[in-house]
Amino acid sequence: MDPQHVIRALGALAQEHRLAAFRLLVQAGPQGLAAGALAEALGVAPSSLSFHLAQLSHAGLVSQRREGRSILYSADYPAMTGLLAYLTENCCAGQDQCGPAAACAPASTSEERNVA
Amino acid sequence: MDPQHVIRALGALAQEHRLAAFRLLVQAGPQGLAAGALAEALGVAPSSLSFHLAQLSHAGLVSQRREGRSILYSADYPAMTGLLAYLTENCCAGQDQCGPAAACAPASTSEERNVA
DNA sequence: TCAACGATTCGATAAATGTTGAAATATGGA
DNA sequence: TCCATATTTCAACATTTATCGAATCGTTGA
Repeated sequence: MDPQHVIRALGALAQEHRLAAFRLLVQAGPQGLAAGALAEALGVAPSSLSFHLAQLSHAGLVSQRREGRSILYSADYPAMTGLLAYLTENCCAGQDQCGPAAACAPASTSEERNVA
Repeated sequence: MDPQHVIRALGALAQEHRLAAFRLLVQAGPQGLAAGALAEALGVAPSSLSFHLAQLSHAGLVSQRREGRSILYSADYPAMTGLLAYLTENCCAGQDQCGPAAACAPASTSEERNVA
């Protein structure tokens, strides 16, 4: 994982609404949530949230798919795991006593996902 | 760990020079590195680095102590561990299959440190 | 085809962030 | 005391980021 990518991911999470949105998506699982549902849950204008979701998407932390009129966003668990791994990579000066960051997999329907 | 604190920490790490500085400090261990040594290693103007170190310090990610003319900065491992814990807290919708983030302790002179 | 709905894109604007050089503060040694 | 070293603070500036409302783009169903 290259540093620029890590910085984008950290920057994407370092904002009140985006961190909250990401947490909701992580909890929502692979099915995800519609942009509108997120906007309402967070109390943010749709156009504002769209901007934030684009940031998260650009950082590779969320993915989107259309379903009817809605666009469903879902957390990208492998990306999250990769970010944690990078942060702990230097931990203990390379000696992996800390162990790698725990893999982050969705609780349900985990059978359809490969966390490489 | 409250969300505002988490955001400060993430924001502190979401910058090229600060992320690099923090990594160097994590690798340097509890003894830390002088501000000047960091500035030279990163190729950043001293006043610029001072600004960045203040951000990291305000986020609670590093601590400082004076030694002679130098000010030595060192990574705050418990803070790092707390940050990772927060990020994984929501993982798997609360079911801790992911396990908590691995504790991050310095490799050497670990006898003088309490990672609660 | 048309109207309603869900979401994004586009401008404009306000706020926060990063950089630099000069000046100020603190320490150590002659 | 005086000077050199190490670092921070300050002010100015350019850049990036966040917000909102209006306009636009897809999709659905009558």
